[in-house]
Amino acid sequence: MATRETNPNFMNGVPELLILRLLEQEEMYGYEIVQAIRDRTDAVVAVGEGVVYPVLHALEHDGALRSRRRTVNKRSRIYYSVTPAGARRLADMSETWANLTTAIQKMLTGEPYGEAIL
Amino acid sequence: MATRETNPNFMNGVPELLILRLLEQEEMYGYEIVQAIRDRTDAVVAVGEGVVYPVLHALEHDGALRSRRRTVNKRSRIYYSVTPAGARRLADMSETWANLTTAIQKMLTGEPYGEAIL
DNA sequence: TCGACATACCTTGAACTGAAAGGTATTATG
DNA sequence: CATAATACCTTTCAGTTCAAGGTATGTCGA
Repeated sequence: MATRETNPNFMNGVPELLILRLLEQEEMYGYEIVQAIRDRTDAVVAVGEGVVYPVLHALEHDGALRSRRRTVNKRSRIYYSVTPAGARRLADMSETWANLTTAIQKMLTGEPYGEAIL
Repeated sequence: MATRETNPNFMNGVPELLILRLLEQEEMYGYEIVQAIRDRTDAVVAVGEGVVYPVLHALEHDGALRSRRRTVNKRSRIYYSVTPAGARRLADMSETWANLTTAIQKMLTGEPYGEAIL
């Protein structure tokens, strides 16, 4: 892996960020996550299952999540929760996200460059 | 174009957003834009020329930008500025961006779901 | 003067996301 | 009994972006 000259691929990984955040608060399963994201953002953000499941698998493979199968209401579900490594990963991503949005926000709302504060 | 079920491809188009914003404030040329973004975000955001030039061409093709060639300091440059259509496009993208980041921010900082305010 | 660096334009290739659509199976509901 | 909802999953495709390159001119120091 070469050092990156520019960005950590911009806003990529937003689904991962949101998933980690949800699971940090509460054990959840894939299907539930899809709806949770849709509900809690008033459908402003909506990721499909085709996005969520691969992310869950990848995060578990990386040791950021652990899973256990449970049957609730006669439904077999795979519940995921965050490991310590996952918590660190979430903290890192949150910070990156904050830096990025702050920088962009400044460009969007700021005065034209070079204007001194009088 | 089918109606989109989920998102307008998440955070894609951030370079476009920043470029439109810069050009709305001030006529600029490609090479200058690359450095302006890097400078004004303290290198938090850095897009390469390989990103900027294609975006400029596409935006001009769409009528969101117009260009003129000028020679300044013996340097031949292509200056871009925003058209009315480009201004509308910027306004739309800014709003989308605001909605998205607001929703995500709420998920990142908010309390676990369902918690009533007592 | 000559080489290196900065300016300024541009394109191509590979890599990576994420969106969409599909596929399976079980359970509830009308 | 058929349909919808739940719940898991994969594959394919399109779109961005990154990195790396390529051209040409101007400037500046050794």
